[in-house]
Amino acid sequence: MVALSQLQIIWGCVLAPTLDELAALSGVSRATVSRVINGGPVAEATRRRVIAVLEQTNYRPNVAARVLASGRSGIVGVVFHLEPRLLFRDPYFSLLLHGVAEVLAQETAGMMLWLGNRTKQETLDRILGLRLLDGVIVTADHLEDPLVDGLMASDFPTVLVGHRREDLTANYVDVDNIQAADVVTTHLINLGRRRIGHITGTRSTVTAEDRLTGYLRAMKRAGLTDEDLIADGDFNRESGRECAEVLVDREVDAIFCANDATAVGAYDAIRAAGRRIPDDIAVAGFDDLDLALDLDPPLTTTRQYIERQGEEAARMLCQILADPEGSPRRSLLPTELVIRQSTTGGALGS
Amino acid sequence: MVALSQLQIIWGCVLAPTLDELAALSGVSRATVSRVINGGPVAEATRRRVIAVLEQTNYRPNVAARVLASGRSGIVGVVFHLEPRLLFRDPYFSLLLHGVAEVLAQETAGMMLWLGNRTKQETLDRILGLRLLDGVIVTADHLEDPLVDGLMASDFPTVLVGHRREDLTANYVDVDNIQAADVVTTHLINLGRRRIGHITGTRSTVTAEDRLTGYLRAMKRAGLTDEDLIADGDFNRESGRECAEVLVDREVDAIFCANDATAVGAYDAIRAAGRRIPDDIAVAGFDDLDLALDLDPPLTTTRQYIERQGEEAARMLCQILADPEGSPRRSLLPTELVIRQSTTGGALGS
DNA sequence: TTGTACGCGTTATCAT
DNA sequence: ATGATAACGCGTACAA
Repeated sequence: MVALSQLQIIWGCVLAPTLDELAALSGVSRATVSRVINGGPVAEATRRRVIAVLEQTNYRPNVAARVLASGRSGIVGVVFHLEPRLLFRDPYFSLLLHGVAEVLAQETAGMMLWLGNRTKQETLDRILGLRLLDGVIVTADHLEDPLVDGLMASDFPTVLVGHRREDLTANYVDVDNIQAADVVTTHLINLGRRRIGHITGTRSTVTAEDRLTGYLRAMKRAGLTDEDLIADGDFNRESGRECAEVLVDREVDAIFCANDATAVGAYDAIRAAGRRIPDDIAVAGFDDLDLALDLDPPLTTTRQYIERQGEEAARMLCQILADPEGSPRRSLLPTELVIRQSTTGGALGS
Repeated sequence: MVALSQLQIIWGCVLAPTLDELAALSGVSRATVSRVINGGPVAEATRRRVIAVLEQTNYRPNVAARVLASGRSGIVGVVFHLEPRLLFRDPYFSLLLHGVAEVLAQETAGMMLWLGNRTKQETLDRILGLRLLDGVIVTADHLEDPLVDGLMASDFPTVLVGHRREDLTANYVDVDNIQAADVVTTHLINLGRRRIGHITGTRSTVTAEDRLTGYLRAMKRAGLTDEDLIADGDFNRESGRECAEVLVDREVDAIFCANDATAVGAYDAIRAAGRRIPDDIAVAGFDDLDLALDLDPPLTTTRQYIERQGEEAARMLCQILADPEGSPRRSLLPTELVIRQSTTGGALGS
């Protein structure tokens, strides 16, 4: 047992102390110090002695050594493997990341971020090859996704944000896009609209397909199905504008857009064509981003608590790491139709 | 030397091969395999034999073991330690991250992301305590910043994005905010504006102070200084609106906003007060985000190539890691005044 | 309850 | 040019 002053001199702030050094300071063996840190059986008296030293040195375990010995780092991966333009022009991923980071900051030692700068196959190789991460959170947007396939095939602890129907054993956080799209489409039908167009999201993504499915389900139920009312968009403003131009020409009286960014483009096109919202054409989006409220008129849309999905995914991964056994964990978070003037304003408003 | 088929059977895709196993397969020692991988002196014939095995097994070194032995992981930290609302409501950081990720993806094994979920002191402790990162890229916005102070005090390889004048030994990427603010203010003066207001950014940040300094310099030179024309904002739309309301009351004929988000708020307030842009009040922003072009009228602003700053910072860090010696590296990137109708449109336009 | 000793997979320093 | 062998710092059986 050495006095604090001496201890400061020995290590200062420069050299990080090791278990061996802490052991020497507390007069016990390295194994005992390790047990104190990791919660092994230690006599109360010695534990207190060790803890005192621990605090004085503000000891941090060497992650590399810990991984080598035990296989666990406390570090998790977060994979947003998407086109950069999609990743950064829509607040969706920022919100998701925010939620994830919030929870992980409390529960883990750190977060490695993987973006779409490499092929999915290469990203997969690296993540598994590193043998450093305890688990990953991955956005699973695409129908075809070798990265998700690879993770599912391995037994690497994984939580998906979004999922495909064939991911049977996956742990995931998702929302019911089909149901939500059905609800908003039905809302438009109930308002008396009949020629309801849909601008889809990127067609290779799960969310785009699901929202389309929900739209079709509601339209079919009302006997309104018409293939001409569907335009393939890309989840962004530009495609929203282009698709809306087409739909305006086809004389729709409402448009359900696959997300809010698309709806902004639809506003542009509808305005440019000299039509009024919602009097001539009602518009609905999806996400309920901040901008939905700023639009004129404010946008009817489906709120999906993106940040909370991130939090939930992070929490789920932590649970899996704490208790790897058990059946797949699944969390279907609620959505909420937020009705604003873009569908109910104007003369035709209900 | 073992045939490929046998090799597959031995490890399948499940177990990651180790140096020892590769050595056994190629009929050389572990040390030689290591030399092949890390570029040591190896006879050409044996090198080829080893490389063949390397490719067949798609071997990935164990990062933890490598760190323990050599101290280098190939992983760098990226620290955006800011209020979450600032971090995610302005595309600035997304663009920066994009640039950083692009370069790091090619040069390094990975990227750990640190956001403002903990105190700066704690973030600093963790980063240094991990002993896993080769270096960090840090946004250095604040005048008072224990995180940056701590990194400067240590000899940990660090690149700052933005810097303070007292960071004498720092490696940094920055733009000349003072000069850029001077230029835009002078632009307004040259247009004949006399009561030119300034909405500052968050006053504890370097960029806010520097842009204010540049504004004051230009105003002083023109003999126009007036303390009443300065309103303290917060780099966001809301504060832009509030500050612009005040400035409109004080009968400014122009407003230089500390960033584009602030300018959007200023537009709101000016419109609400029934004034025209730029006829009654000219407006200029800073950043040249996409939205600057979408505003009506399009916003005069200073373009600062944010993404390129991220790329440059990443490149600089890689250089430092490759060659730790040498004087501090500094990179002052150019800015460009982009003149649009928010200053030169309307009847008064030059 | 506590200590000893080995192993994790690599790099690096020696001999050879 | 190559091969032993010793670190690197930690966790953990096993022995005491």
